[in-house]
Amino acid sequence: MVRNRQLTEQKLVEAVGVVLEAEGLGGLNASAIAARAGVDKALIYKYFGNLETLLRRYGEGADLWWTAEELLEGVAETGIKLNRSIIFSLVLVRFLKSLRRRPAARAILAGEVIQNNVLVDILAAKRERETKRLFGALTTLFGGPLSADEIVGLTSYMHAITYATLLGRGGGRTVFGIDLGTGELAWAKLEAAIMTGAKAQFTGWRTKSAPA
Amino acid sequence: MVRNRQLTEQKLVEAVGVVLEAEGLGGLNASAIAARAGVDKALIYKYFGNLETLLRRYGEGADLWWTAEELLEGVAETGIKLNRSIIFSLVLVRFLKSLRRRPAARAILAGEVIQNNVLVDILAAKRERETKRLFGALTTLFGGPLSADEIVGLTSYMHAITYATLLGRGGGRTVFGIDLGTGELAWAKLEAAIMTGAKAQFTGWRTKSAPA
DNA sequence: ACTATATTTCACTATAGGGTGATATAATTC
DNA sequence: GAATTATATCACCCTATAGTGAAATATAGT
Repeated sequence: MVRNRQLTEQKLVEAVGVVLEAEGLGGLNASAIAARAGVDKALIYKYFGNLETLLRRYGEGADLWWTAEELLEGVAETGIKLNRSIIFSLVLVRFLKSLRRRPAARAILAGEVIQNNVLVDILAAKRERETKRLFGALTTLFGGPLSADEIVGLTSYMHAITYATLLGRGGGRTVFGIDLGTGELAWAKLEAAIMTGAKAQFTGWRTKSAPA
Repeated sequence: MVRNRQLTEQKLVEAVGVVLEAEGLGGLNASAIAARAGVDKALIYKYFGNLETLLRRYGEGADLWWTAEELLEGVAETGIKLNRSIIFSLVLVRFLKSLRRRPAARAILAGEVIQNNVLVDILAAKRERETKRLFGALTTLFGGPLSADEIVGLTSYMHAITYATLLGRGGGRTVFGIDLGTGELAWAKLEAAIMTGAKAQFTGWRTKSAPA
């Protein structure tokens, strides 16, 4: 067998992501990671000291969470005069898509409510930072701060979407009356359902803050 | 020591609730339950066959979830003509309170997103049944079915509240910018925040469905 | 080719958890 | 009060997982 420490370390770090997505945070143990990487688990302790350090290395390098730019891409540049309602809805749909695209994030979020872990901490930090940046960017975009209603509403919908996504992860459980275990169509339905609700809410606000 | 099988079984069943609330679904193991009950863990297998049966016995007896009547208590009897917006807000606040009052429910909900378990199944069944009954009762109350917007909105807020409650369970994490680990005041703030958001949303709907 | 070193594997320890069979002891029956 | 039975404990098996030290082996330098 070829011997190359750097490559082996990399294989281990990558295996963390694979196991995490396949087995969830609960199944993320030294043996599983080493097996996936095709090396002996002793190497985890030789090269990283302990399991936690390996997880941290993975967590810091991986694309675990959205960025404010990702959710707002192209919004400022558009010539069309966008109203708040449309932007909020757009952000929420992109938020949902960003979770769909990141199985590792879903696995960690699921673990967050039940166990603490380096990855949970890392993701929480990224999330807090980007949420602040998102709200900052929206403030700039609107030329003034969001109202309390808007902040609570946006946060609520983000939580609802997150929770729905996590419940759907296991499969079998219905969310908004939709069984998310059954594939593409189900996700499209969930997206539509959330858009419907979000639009209704944001339209209500717009009506309040700028009654036609 | 006094010997009484019935009493011992009861002590074990009660210990399930105590351990669940103290340690969470993850810490709910035979040794911990037996220790809490003050008996040998072998008795779990002698009297219940296996751990799962003991958990089921607890889950079926315990007050794990709200009922439709609990969330709607007194609403139909009121002489005041209540509008949909007020009733929805009331239901959501009672929903939050019902979760606060049931630490065991929170512990199981937290476990739901990461592991399967008899208690998870039992709670899911109770939840599905009562949610249907709640929507049925609201339909009767309003003299007609809820709109799609209303169903999605109500469900969204319930999910948001649930998720917020679960994140608050661990402590340290902030929810809606509020640290729920710090006691009574924090919960009151969360309640107020949710009311604010919910009212804004439901007012929006009312405006749409019955524009003044 | 020989040696030194870095890389890797193997066999092991220790702890925790679900579960079981033999044994001890309290309560009941005669 | 002795024998029987129900109740409870103890010591154990088995599996999984974090972690370790000694031995094996590929690679690099000479």
